[in-house]
Amino acid sequence: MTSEPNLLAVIQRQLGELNKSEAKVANAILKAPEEATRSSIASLATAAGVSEPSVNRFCKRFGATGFPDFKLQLATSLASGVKYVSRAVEFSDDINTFPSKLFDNAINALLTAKDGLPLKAIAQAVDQIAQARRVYFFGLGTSAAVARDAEHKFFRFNVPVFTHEDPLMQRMLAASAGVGDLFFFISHTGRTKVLIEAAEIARQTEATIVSLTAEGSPLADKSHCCINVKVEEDTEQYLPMTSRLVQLVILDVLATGVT
Amino acid sequence: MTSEPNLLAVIQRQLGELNKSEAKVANAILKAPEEATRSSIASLATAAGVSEPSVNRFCKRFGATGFPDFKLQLATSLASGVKYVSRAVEFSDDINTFPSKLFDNAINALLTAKDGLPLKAIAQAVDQIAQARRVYFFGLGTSAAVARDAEHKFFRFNVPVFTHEDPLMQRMLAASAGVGDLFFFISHTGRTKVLIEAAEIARQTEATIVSLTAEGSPLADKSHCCINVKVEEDTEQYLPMTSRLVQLVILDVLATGVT
DNA sequence: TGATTATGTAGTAAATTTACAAAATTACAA
DNA sequence: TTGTAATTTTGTAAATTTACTACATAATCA
Repeated sequence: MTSEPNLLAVIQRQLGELNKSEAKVANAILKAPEEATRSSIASLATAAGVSEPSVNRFCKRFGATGFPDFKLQLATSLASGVKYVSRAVEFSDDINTFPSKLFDNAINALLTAKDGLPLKAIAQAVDQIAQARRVYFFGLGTSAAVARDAEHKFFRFNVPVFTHEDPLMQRMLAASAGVGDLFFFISHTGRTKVLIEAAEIARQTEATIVSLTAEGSPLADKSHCCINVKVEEDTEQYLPMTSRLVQLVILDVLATGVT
Repeated sequence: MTSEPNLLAVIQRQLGELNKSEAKVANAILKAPEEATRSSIASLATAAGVSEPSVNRFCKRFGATGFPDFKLQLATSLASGVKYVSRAVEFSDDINTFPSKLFDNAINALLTAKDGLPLKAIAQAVDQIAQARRVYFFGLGTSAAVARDAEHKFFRFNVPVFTHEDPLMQRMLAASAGVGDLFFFISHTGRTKVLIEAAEIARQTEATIVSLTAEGSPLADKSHCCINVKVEEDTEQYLPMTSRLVQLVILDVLATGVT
């Protein structure tokens, strides 16, 4: 019972994989979730433009035993007070509305990340860090700040850690690495050229390479162990806001795991 | 949001004023609230040892339109009550349990922070940053990473920003500050000595001082504008984990506000 | 004992679910 | 392509479960 992901977030995520009538139901619910918890299966069916059994099947598809059970789950999801649908901050937003929107987005990102946590990769990374003689955290831009944070954290737990934001320094250290060295690359996209190059260089040594980045990215391919972060960043311009938070919490998880 | 008190508490309180069968229903619900939300009126009636209409009347007595509506209210009040309980990581936790606990704690911290957001301080800080000629982000330890992150973010939005982790450098810059300079201090406790000293020095100039720290702390006293972060600090050792996240999101809010 | 309130019974209405059939879609072969 | 079989999707209608109402009986109190 502990790990129940937010229902609306789950529906949102699965929207593409639904068939027509199920999608209609999904949209009707996402459009007015509070109302959905109060309405009967008949009225929701009408609102969505489908038949009652379609609504029922929709509910079962999402793990509920039936419509009442689904409503219950939906109600509890809504109770946390987070608006899971309204994500984008608009120009019409003022000081009273956009801060909580940003918080909601952040909370959402953590909820979804928690849902799809790559536990085995995390366990593996914990092992490798615990065994490492030295750990280097490398990141660039926003990820550099994350790396810096990781350094502080692990240092506290008596792990011999080093961070460098300078690509040149990163390459030099990568080149002269040996057994017992662990390189931990942090990147949202996994496509930052200089970071990939550093990983390539390190790969030619005996060092271990762990990365915290996007699945299937070039950087992930170069790693012995990759912790995938699934974060949907909607707006291109505000890109690293939420993924950063997820990365930080995952590093907290790793640090806790090492102790 | 209508501030509705916890339904279970209301029932508990009114226990004495209920007549026999209603009291039976009340006890049955208080005994197993979760189960009550999932059961039908018939099964709850049996569990309480009363008839179905008695249960129905009970529901109406507590403001619900009927049994389903009552269940809904019960479910929501249960959900909101449980959400805010943060969970400490114990030694018995293994890889399957503690990661989601840490995520839950992070989410909880953001939820609580979102509720008590100091909007007017944020608005003020946004104004001051927008008007500033130069912005310096100062922090130490974990907060240094936060400062670094802020630098990246604001730099992107064409705000002239600078960060320094070195206390000496911080003091020097503080001493030579003038009109249009804004010092943004980041500290979880607000009691880091060197940071307070830097703030004191800056205070003697024409510069503006903004801080993101704990309410009523020495650092807050030195600031023109202080953004308070309310984070419940359960575990001493893991302290900066959650507050850091809140700080980051607040800085996102500020950056968004400035644009 | 009469009035009032509380509780339950039984019937009714409503809502939900199931079973099944029609429609639509997809896959595959000519 | 085009037609046909298999599969999936969707709706209709009936069955079942659930919740509610009206009324009758029991309990309580003056």
